[in-house]
Amino acid sequence: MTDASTPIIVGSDRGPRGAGDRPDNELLEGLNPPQREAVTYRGPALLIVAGAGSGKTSVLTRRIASLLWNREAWPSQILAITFTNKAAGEMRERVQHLVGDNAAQGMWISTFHSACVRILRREAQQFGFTKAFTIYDSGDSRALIKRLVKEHEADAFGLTPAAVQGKISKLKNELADAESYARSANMSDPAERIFVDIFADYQRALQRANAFDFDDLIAQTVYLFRAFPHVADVYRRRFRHILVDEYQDTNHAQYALIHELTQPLSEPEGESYGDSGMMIFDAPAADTLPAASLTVVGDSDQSIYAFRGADIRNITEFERDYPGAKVVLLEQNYRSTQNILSAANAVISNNFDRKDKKLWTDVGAGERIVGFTGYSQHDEAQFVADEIDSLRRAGVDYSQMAVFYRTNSQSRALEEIFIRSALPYKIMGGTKFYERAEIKDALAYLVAVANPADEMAVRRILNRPRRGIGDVTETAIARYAADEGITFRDALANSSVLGVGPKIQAGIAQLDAVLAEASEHMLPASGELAPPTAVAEGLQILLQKSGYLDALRASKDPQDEARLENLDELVAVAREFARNNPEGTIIDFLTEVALVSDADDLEDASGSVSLMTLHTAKGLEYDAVFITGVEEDLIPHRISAGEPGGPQEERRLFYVGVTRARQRLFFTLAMTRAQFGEVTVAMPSRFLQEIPADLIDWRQSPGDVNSRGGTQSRALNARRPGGGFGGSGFGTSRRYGEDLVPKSTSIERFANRIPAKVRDNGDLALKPGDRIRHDDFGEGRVDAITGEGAKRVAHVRFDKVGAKKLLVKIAPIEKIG
DNA sequence: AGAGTGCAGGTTTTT
DNA sequence: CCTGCACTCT
Repeated sequence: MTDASTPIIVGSDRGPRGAGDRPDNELLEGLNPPQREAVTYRGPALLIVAGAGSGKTSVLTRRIASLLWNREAWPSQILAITFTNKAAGEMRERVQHLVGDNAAQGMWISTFHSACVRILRREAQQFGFTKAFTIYDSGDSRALIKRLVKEHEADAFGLTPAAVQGKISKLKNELADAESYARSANMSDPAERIFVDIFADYQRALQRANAFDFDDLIAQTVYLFRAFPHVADVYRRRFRHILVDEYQDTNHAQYALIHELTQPLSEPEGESYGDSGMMIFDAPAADTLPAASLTVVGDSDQSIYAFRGADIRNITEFERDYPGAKVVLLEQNYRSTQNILSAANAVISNNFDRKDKKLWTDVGAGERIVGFTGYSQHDEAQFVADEIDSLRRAGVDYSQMAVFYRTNSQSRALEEIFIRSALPYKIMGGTKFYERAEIKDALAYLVAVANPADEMAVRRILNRPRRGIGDVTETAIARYAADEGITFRDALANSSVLGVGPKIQAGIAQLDAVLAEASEHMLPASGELAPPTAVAEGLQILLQKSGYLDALRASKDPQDEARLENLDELVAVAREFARNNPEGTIIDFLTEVALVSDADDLEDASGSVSLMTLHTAKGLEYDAVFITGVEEDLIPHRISAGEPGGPQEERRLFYVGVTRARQRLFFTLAMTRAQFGEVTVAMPSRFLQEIPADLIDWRQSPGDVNSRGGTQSRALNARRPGGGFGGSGFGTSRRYGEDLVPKSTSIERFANRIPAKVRDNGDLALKPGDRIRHDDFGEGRVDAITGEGAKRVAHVRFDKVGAKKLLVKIAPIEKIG
């Protein structure tokens, strides 16, 4: 837009532009006909079926911009839901870019969770919470559930904390509570009865702590709307245009929330809000207020969150739920080359029960997909590192490359090789900064200040740093609090009557004083605004005066230095927060911290290769993409095999990965993979067979690695710089001669045919003392045989390279003599 | 109360 | 393999 600063003047009849302007023309520039339709259609309900890379974000932002430009909506009447905070930030930026900063003021663009927190903070007092409520992350609720499972001795009935937590989460996503579940469950089963008890206790504990867990944020908002129609009406009046991205991954609770918001008013406007009667006289056109308009965007082929309750039917049955809904299909892809799209189409077409949809592009075939099979996961990682290196030399920026994997544990091998190769990389979501113990401790201090009702937080910091407070003292405090009818937090103020030793008394009194001082700093008395820096300063007061930092500094544990650094970083985060939110309170800070997700901290990834799970990759795109571990039992994951719809969801996940790539796509796998310290044999993923052979250029196909006398492992090559064997492990110089590395080979030989069988020595009989010959290591003598069946391992002392462990079943070995 | 040792168990994906 | 946990000892 040419004039980004033009504000919409509230209260003026005229728009920001003269009548002769045709802003829509600008907004529609460069869009294809269906995209235009998606921007300009007006009606109660619109479903945009947007294939991968079809420009849906662009369409969504322009649709919002067009509503604002045409004066069809005030910014405050718009509610846009995205999947991550990062996506929300980007969408806000793009809308601002289109209509100007001021014209975008007041829009709600956020995740479901953030939007619900905002609503709940405003309305909490309506149903027994305060606006200072805490948000429990999965770790917090697991800790609570663990305690309850113990109390109820539920483990005797096979109820593990993890199982209970999963079940509660699932039920909440279905909007069930303990009571409604009890009605449908088989209550003659004692395990069920105990589960119901735990569920009910858990919910009571949350209420008492003035806390919501993740699932509650949505479910309780729905409950609020249903129980208090006049509250729901406030938001129905306010949000006239609701837009939901990634609709295929919404669960039932989220669906219900949107449904509530798009209902007509429960009471004619102008009457009885808050029973004040204030609005009776100024409500023209009152009862004609129609339901809000709803726009949803999604692609059922990219639904990958069924495991956490996402219901694909929300999108497939949209037309039934919203009769008269308009449907627009976006099939033209603006991201990837045709080869990549052909592979994606080929794979996804194996899912039955889906509407046929084919992505297409007019940018041309592009490069072929590159395939590589490593001997081990390190071998695989080495290939990835080498290819990244040559892409970089060819001018591709590191930030435009990404490596995906199915499970987080796969990142380790990649990381090792990347460090050795001096490649800058960033692992998204792997680190879990906010799950570190010291960070959780620091946050618990803040929670203890912001929400003194949160007993879990106070208990957590009771003896951190060590104050000599153990179980006995903790129980004494709890009893005293119960006897006096005060909170656990307030009980700390009376340490002298607990009947504990003087040293412990002093410790409690000191904790109480620190919390009080920080409270004064961060929660100024009525009406006054805390300075923007209050949170960062309060945090420093807490960490300093509680002795937490001193304890770490005095520690001998080398890890504690890293902990100190992490706490420094947290303080820096608080400062940064103050900079971005001059009026942000401690509660705002805790909210932001509680709702950050893995995909949100992509910001500083510039200049680095991004490593992430396939799930985290959703919604992102890169010039070059590596999908690693393309093996059976990994993708599709073995656990998915037993779950209904599991393999299909895995296929969609793979599809999501493939469609992230713009120019270059790599599939890599390893023939053996070590997990739990054990080596297992991996089979190529079935998804590879679903891709037409001529799309993939196998640098080293699974057949090469398996067949006897085939290509030597790069990892093995790497071990012998200059020809000789380097001995144990990888050396620091991992150069290998170019001549040893098989570069591109003809498709005729290495077509995308996965051999039906891998190399298999069967039950090759070996016993200590036998001599064998190995394709790479030469001759040696068997020292011992361990393991069973397919995992039998031969411990061999080779004449030239020393001791090695080999998987008998697949190692390229034969018995001699 | 706290430190240290042994053991079992767990690794799918996450707001 | 590695971690987290429970139990024991000081």
